[in-house]
Amino acid sequence: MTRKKTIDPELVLNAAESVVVETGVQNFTMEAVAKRAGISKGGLLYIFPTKDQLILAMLDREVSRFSAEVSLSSEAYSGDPHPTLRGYIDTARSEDVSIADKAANLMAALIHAPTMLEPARLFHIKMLGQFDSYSLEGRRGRLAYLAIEGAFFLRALGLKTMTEEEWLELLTDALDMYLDARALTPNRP
Amino acid sequence: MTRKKTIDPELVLNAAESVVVETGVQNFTMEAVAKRAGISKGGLLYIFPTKDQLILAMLDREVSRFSAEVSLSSEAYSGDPHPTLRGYIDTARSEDVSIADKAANLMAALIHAPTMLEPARLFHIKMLGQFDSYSLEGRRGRLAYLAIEGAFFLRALGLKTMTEEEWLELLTDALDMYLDARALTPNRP
DNA sequence: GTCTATATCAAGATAGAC
DNA sequence: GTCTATCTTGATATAGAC
Repeated sequence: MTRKKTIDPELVLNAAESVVVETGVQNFTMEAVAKRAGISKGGLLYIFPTKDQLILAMLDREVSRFSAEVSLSSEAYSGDPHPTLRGYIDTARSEDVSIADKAANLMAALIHAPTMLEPARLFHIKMLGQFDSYSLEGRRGRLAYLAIEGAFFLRALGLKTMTEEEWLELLTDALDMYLDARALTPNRP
Repeated sequence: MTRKKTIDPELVLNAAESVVVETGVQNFTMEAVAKRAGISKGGLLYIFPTKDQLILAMLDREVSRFSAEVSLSSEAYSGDPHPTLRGYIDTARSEDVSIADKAANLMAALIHAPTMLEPARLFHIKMLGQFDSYSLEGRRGRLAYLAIEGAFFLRALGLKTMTEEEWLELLTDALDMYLDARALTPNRP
């Protein structure tokens, strides 16, 4: 095992995430990230030439990871009118703890250009695109999705402390509401 | 009508809000606020000694205003198990345009100390406190509230563009879902 | 009470050594 | 490719005049 000579961007992203999560957005500086990653500020700026690019990479990695999990979980629900919603709920159920991490990334990104939120924007557009307004199941599915997002944001922004039990109860409620509506929806032609 | 000699804090808050909403959080500086308010930087710092205190005042005013409207609207629903939810939905319906304003305040506050979100935190605790988990109406009421919050955040953060029609449709859906559940809930003893 | 002018500070970015 | 040292900028906050 030879001594490492090149900086691994993944490790830098991990360090950046730690800094945000553990010390807050205020202390999320390039210097702090470099220190945490055990590299110099110059070395960090060689990998990510600007702070914006670092934030974008953080956000992108997080969204990709979550998105992939949702896709994977959705496969089990090909019979459902909204497999992605089902996969999303299952993924949210298994994510629990890492919610704070993602939230921190999001907040860090918010401070800078809004265009940086593009990855997250695309995800939500895809999610909301699956619901139509012309069936009860579509409308209630959308409500279920938005309720989970609402709880996520309230929790992420520190506006509502929520125990693990409360979080799971909410996910169950959302799923139940959707399933109730689905049961009432007649089969399509 | 005499020439004004003292600075009106309300006008300063208006100016601060304009700056955030129109030019974005990045350009939300004390200097920009002072310029917009037509006063000097020194004068501004006499009224609000730190930027944090200015942000807190902005947020506080916004939450108070919204909260008061909710209370007022709620009075019409004393027969409902969740009058505050009903008032909240009505208020959200009439707010529409000013959503961006409040969101901007929120985001500006987020950048700084999380303790600053206290006014908003209290509001959400009060709202969520009215729902119990032991009745369908309580659980669905909570979902309705969270769905509206979710849509609000997605919209506020620029993660989902939403037309006025879509917004109203969502509010209608949330209300309908709650009312459906209420209709199914047997009268309490 | 409000203004002008200035001090202070920290962060992102750069240049050049190794 | 990575480091050290430095530059530039822009923002908050202060000091003292009016």
